[in-house]
Amino acid sequence: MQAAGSEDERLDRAFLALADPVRRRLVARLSRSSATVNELAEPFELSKQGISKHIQVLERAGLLTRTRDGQRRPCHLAPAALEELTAWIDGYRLAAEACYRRLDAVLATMNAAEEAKDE
Amino acid sequence: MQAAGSEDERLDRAFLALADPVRRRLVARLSRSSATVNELAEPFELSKQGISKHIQVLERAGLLTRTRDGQRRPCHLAPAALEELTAWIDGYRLAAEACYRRLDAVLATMNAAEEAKDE
DNA sequence: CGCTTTATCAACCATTTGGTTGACTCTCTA
DNA sequence: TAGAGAGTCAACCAAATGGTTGATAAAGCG
Repeated sequence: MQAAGSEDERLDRAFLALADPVRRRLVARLSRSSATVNELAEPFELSKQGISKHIQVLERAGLLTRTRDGQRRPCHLAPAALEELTAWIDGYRLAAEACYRRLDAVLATMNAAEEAKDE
Repeated sequence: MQAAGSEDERLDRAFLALADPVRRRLVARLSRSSATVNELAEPFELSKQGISKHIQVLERAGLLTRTRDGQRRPCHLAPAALEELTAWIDGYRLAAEACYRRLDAVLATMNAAEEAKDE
């Protein structure tokens, strides 16, 4: 299952969700195991409502899913959504690195030509 | 060279910088080659000042660097900063996937025990 | 049925973001 | 030196974030 909206909107929400140290700590915690809101809120000095809001941000971004277990609503990290982000970043990172390698090759060629001329 | 501040602050700025479709388009454009502010602004309907602000956000996040070339101030993508982001995400994504695999193994064991009991 | 636990909703407030316009700096060039 | 081009700074505004508190729902327990 995937968060709603266009790719742009999904990436907006996902990157925005990660642009906060509290939410990143929540992701880190959930990468070890699923957890409830109260369990997630415990290490923080924020109110439970505040944590609940952060969790909703992560959920709207598709970075976590929630199930029902009696009174509890455990949160589970969604690795596929994280993978979509790394795929986006890596596409452009690799393109840029390739671009710089081409530039280096051109500069090397020019230097070689320059030295040849000096001889 | 790396953006200033703690790791948290750097990740805040970097993820926030990517949480905007305009800035992601700038990153995509710069992954093909370096470019000036005017070149970057051309495909957008925003004012040049608006684009300049977006570029400053990316620069403060360490995602691009700028050089001086006469009147121009070309922008260059910084692949190392992008790599830091994918490394952060992948660390937790892989942990979560490993966690789910362990859970699957436990559930499989329980199912096997259950079926053995039913016989 | 009442009480506790878990969690969300609603209203509110301070701060930040994203956009504009206008004035300004800096650099090259005629 | 005067002017044009590239880009930034400053002030302003509308909208969204991040946090709070108080009231509310929904599920389990005595």
